[in-house]
Amino acid sequence: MMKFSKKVEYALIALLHIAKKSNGELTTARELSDKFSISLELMGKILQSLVKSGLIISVQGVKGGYYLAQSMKKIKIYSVITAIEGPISLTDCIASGDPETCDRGKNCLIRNSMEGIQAKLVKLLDEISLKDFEKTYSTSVNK
Amino acid sequence: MMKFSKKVEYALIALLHIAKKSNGELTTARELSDKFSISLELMGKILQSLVKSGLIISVQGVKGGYYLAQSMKKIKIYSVITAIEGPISLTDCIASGDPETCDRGKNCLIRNSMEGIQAKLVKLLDEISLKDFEKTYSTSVNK
DNA sequence: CCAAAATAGGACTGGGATAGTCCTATTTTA
DNA sequence: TAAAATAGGACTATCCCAGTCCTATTTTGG
Ligand code: SF4
Ligand code: SF4
Repeated sequence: MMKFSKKVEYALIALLHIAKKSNGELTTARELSDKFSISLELMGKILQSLVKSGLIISVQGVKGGYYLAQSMKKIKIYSVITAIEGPISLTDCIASGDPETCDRGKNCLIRNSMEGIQAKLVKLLDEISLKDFEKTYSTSVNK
Repeated sequence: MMKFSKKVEYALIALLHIAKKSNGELTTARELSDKFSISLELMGKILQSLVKSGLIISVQGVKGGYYLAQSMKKIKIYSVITAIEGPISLTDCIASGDPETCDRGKNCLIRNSMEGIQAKLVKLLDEISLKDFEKTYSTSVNK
């Protein structure tokens, strides 16, 4: 449990790279694919998900590419995760919304607590932005 | 990403049930298996993991069973997770300890940040005890 | 107009992890 | 000594992740 999927990692890396560009400059999927050794197809899929969720904007055609749709401060990890994987849910019953789908049903001793934990987790992830990633990175580079 | 495994859920349910017993009273794997519709073998495996990690103590033989090795306050979710699944690691590089095992290697823009997030996550999980689970449960029952 | 470069996206696959099963051994009690 | 319990190795089915393959569409520039 509790692992970031590769797709989410790649999405974050891509977003940070895109964010480094100067105003108006586009980033292509191929550029990201080459620079970070991620297959072009996979990178493409990830970028498409980010477009659908409104985190980046795509420009089609030969001179096309992607650029950030929001400021780095506004893009939170939580948004990136949901963009790639849909809403997170710590348990099956939270995912389905129906406790009866589980064998434990009403006997479950942990369901309510799990919802509370999930809320805390979401809060944690919704307080960390791309900007924070950038800060951490440069801090580590400077030491 | 970010889902509790079934085993961890079952472990938490088992621990809470065990904790309800009065002093000295044992809980058997079969009892847990029956009450919560979890196969006996699986329940057994989970309990054995909890024993190995020192969260519960087992008594063998016909009158055997399990009881808590620590107070509810002292048993944190984080310990339960590591008991069942080993140390958590948000990324492969944290798991292996060696960034070079990953294709991104030193180019990775997020590794340092990921370590920071993992630390926050662990802190979150290490601040929630069985006692907190109990509170949440009774609160929800009383509404 | 058309070739090339880019995004968009459906369909499929291999491998690894999860959840669970099966079976046997050992300990302890009555 | 049978029965009830924990201990644990070996195996399996299923699902999901990561990645691949292939095709379509959009746009630019010669
Ligand atoms: S009801 Fe309990 S055991 Fe079932 S999915 Fe929800 S939290 Fe897990
Ligand atoms: S180096 Fe970066 S991409 Fe590779 S596993 Fe670590 S965080 Fe993920």
